[in-house]
Amino acid sequence: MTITNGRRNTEQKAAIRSALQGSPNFVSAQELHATMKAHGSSVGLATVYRNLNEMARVGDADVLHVGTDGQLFRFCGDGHHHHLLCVECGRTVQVSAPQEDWVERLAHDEGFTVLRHVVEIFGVCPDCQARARRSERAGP
Amino acid sequence: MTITNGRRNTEQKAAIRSALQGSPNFVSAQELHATMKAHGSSVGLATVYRNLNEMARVGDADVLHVGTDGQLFRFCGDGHHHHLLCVECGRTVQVSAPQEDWVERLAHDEGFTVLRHVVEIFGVCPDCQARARRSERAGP
DNA sequence: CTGGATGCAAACGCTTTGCAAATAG
DNA sequence: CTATTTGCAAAGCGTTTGCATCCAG
Repeated sequence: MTITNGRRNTEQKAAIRSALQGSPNFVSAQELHATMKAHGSSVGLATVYRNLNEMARVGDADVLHVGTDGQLFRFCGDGHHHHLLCVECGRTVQVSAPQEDWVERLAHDEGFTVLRHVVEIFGVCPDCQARARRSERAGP
Repeated sequence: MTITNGRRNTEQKAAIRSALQGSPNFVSAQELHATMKAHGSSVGLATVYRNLNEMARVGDADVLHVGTDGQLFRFCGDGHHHHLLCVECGRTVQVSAPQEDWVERLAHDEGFTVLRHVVEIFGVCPDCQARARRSERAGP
């Protein structure tokens, strides 16, 4: 495996990092690539993947796997939080993570050293609930 | 999309369900298919996928996305719990989920209706920690 | 009987990789 | 100058799907 180990600073590396930072929500590698392209950058898709993977590896990015759309990346700021994800429209809402000592405690009981944890909460957002009720009234 | 809607009871459907129930940990569709094959069953891989997806859809199976290995399925019993996953050896440990009112509370604050939630805790298990220390002493 | 379910293989979409050219340090 | 990184295109891999056949109800 040829690993992108991030020792050299290239402009595409900076562009990718910057583009990811500019994305408030999770984005797929392809979306990010498309966005960058639309903004004039000519980075290759493979390079986007390589750098995103490297960022995820060193902890500069969070990765979320959901559905069959492949993995979604998000720049990993210092603030730790989780996401609500609407299964209808795909909208995500960031929520602050309350006391999560139980994660450490639970893992410690098993002798595990926690590297990271992901909480995915799947549900239906207010808008989609309303839409569901509306079409329900109209007729299934 | 042709949906397997589970209206008819076939023996492969039963076999798949049974095989999944027999797996204590999360298994990939391919692993399950291989296992079944090894035990004499001749179910097709596509059928395994179709049924696993259907079970996930109706809530009879949990799905976990991790790494690039595709999705992992587990029979969804009544007891709700989460998993510790060792990033070194892939071993998973079930842990009971303590008070998770915060999930509901958090979602409710945003108007979300919670369908399900997944907690993935990634870490290093005791064995791998020991192994790491050993090879560290031997020389990096 | 009849429509849902299966098996096979081909199609798909996301991701990775081999290799030559470009380039940071 | 040399090792890393990039771009391109092709390969890889898990998953889905079209279609003819099969079978549960």
